[in-house]
Amino acid sequence: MKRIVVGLSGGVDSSVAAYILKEEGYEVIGLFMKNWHDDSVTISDECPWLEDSNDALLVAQKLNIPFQTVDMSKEYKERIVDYMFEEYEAGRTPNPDVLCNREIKFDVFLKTAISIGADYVATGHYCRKFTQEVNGNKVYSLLAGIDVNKDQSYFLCQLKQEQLAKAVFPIGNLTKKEVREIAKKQGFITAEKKDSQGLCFVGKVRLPEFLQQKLKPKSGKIIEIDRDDKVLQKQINTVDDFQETTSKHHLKMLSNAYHFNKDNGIEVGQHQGAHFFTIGQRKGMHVGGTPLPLFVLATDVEKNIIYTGQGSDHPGLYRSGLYIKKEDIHWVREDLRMQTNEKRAYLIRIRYRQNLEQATIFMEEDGMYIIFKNKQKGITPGQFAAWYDGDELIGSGVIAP
RNA sequence: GCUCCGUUCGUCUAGGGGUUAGGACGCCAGGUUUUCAUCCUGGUAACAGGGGUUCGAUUCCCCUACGGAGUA
Repeated sequence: MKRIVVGLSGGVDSSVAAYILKEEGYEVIGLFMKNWHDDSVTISDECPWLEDSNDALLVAQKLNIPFQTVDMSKEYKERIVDYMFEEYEAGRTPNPDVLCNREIKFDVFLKTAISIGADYVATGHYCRKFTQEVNGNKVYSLLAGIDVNKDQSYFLCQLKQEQLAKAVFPIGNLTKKEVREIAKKQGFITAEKKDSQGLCFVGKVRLPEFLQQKLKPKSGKIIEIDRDDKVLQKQINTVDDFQETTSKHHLKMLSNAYHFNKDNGIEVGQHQGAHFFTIGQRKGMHVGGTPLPLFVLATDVEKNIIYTGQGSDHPGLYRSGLYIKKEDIHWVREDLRMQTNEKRAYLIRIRYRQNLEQATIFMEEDGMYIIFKNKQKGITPGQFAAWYDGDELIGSGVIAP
């Protein structure tokens, strides 16, 4: 009998995942990860992990499976929280939950599971795994969950083959509705529990306050950029003749971020630290009186300036492409890795729950250039771009500044 | 320092003797969302101050305080 460790989070999804594995005849062990202690930074008043671990315990009892709590807060702090601080400090916008899967759930946690004799680890992610043989080698595919609305494959976009090999996603073939129905039928305490939000393991936080543990506030200028600013004009002109040529120069022009300086616009207010803001953000600037809302177009943490534009359709919010440095490219499907000078069409998403967009990836010596069929809104350095072939996640990478 | 115009939610403004003083942006609160954001719904909040006229003034008139053009 195969032994499988399930990460019980105290939510419905992992509860049902454990139940399904039990039904399928695995020897199931439930492990609850406690990775965060400090509720002073979270918004909810309750003590979330205590209730969660209790719910997880109750579910384990109901299923009659062994249950244990493991504390990985040290690793979580070192690999996730510190990464967050570093990224924000550098002016990028990290995705800690993507890292959490790569570094915690499918690394520290996976190793712990293996050390207690597990053959696999299972989680309550809405995604599927598919195994096939290519040239005599096993190749694992990461597929989107059946429930397109809940698909969480994006969060696993940094997994390696070895990690995927040990992973099981029991609820990937179910919809959220079905999962809740199963939980209800089984009488799990988690059946009606609200979906968790915010940082995995930490919960909802007010980012600026959270970051101020480490990053000091300092006031700087908020600059408003006009819709027809010359910096934006440049790219528009480039796009027009893109059809004729795909030279390296054009790829760069299309995928570079806009670089404003303070003379491009006028000062409309003050902020308390450019690194607390992200591209596309609307709230938190305290600048009123404009006919249309102000959105962040770019931040400059060196000069501590944030550039904004009026209206959700401001051209500064849109770009045709993005660039990923060579060392930041990750292939889930290593066997599909692109060669230099190769170009390939994929579907790409640049944030969780965003539409998959048609794009062409141009592989160059220094990295990859992703050029979208339609301009994309809010392309943000530090976030992960993930490319899909149909519903299979093929690879991902960190968007470069 | 004589003459004319202006002062409305935090901001930009609509209105004009009886209005729940309207909107936008901001802010706040919910909702959606295992990142950050976005998005949706709702809420908060104002007639510069003092006198008149009037049944009634935020509106009309007269002063006081802060903002724009002319004569010695």
